[in-house]
Amino acid sequence: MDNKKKYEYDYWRPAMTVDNVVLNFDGNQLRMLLIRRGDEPFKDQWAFPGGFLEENETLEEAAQRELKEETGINKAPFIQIGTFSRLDRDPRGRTISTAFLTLTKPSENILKAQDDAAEACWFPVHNMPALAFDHEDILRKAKFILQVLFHTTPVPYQLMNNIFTLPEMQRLFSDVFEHEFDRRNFQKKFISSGILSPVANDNKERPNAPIYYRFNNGGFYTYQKKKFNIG
Amino acid sequence: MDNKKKYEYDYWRPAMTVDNVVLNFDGNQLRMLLIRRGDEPFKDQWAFPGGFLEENETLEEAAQRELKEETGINKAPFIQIGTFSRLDRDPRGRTISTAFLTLTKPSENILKAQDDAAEACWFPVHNMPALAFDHEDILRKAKFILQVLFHTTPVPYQLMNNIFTLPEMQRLFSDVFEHEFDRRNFQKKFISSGILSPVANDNKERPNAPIYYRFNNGGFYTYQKKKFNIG
DNA sequence: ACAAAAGTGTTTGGAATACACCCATGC
DNA sequence: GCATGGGTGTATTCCAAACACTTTTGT
Repeated sequence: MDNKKKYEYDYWRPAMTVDNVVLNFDGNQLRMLLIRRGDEPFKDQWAFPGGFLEENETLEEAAQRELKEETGINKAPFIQIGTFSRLDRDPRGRTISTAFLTLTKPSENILKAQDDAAEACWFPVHNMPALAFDHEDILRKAKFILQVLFHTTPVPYQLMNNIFTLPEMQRLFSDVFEHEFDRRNFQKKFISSGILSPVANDNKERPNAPIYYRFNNGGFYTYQKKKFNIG
Repeated sequence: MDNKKKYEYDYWRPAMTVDNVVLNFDGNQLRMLLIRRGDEPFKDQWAFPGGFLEENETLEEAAQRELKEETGINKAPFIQIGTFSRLDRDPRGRTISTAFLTLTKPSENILKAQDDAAEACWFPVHNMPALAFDHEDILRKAKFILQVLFHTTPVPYQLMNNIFTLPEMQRLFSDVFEHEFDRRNFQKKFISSGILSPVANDNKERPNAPIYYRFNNGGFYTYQKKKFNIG
């Protein structure tokens, strides 16, 4: 971190950065975390939080560190989205960035008070502002991967609290697949699948109160095994 | 490429490399291309072909260039597998590698005569030798992504000739999913899906001769649209 | 009163699964 | 003649899709 120190190599090397696509579902809308850039390039534009890789860390560790530094959220990234290397993606020079997807639960949406100039904000996935760098590319790929993950992994349950209602879950799926599902079929499908277990209704029974469910890990894997056979 | 020239940066940078997982299906087995390393580290061990990123190219372009240089195969990579950054993955120092998946057709399996010391060879995916570096990690992730691609994209048809038989296609699926499918159900599924069109039997009709099909792009997309609804 | 949100059940069609036999070829 | 590989059909089961009404709460 010494500004005077120079690093010298026999061959050209690119600068390596990481970016975080952080998801949060507030029970109503799926949202992504953006920060408003305080410096050039792209000053005042919105971007995914990220920064430069350091010498003693993997890309995954760098992503987690940068996220914590910039937003106070301390959560390991879930999966790689991809690595972006367009020659002109950063006007400062040749940088290559690996983007990660991080999933947070509603209870984890607390943003630390902005200590650096950067302003952080959640944006609904279907109402995103213009993004800096090639972050539109990252966004596109993130959305696609999210759909694949929703098909094949228990990712949805890492975006909701441990206890959730089916209408809530359906709103999450609608946001991810950009499609409105039939409420009755949606509920039937997931209840019959064995993926969800109803939670004993705490106390007062209001007739039409939403029923809470929790994710059933064992049920999920037997369900996936059945489903993941032929292509 | 001047050995004397030094590159100097204000901050530390990693060396960036690319690796290619090249697939070929010979009608019977799915195979991957490996080269035997001629130099340390991991001298004489098998590895995926790859090399260092250069200044004026994207990762995708570097992957294609390296593949051509090392094997004579000139084919653009199809998709990224991931970026691998373990601190100890290369004993020479800190390198980060992005791996790509490349699909070739049976007719494209000609390896150029080895002009560098490297020896290149196709290995059946289920009979791979020990690999150099962290290439076992790359292999694992490549196999997983291939399964996802087989579920959602026309990748299988980029691994077969334009005209193919259903038993051939079934062997390909068996290799990818490591599962034996029922021949009758497999055929029924794909014939009824509209993805495949039978090819007019050229001339002589032998009673039990295999029937040739070709991939039907339009049929594929209407099929996917139906299938890709709920999770 | 009315709109909004959540609960519930039935029917129908299509796809996945399971399963057996015939024909031709090569050894 | 036997093993191998390829073609074909039927019955069942399960899941997906379509579809309407009631209750409660809040305005």
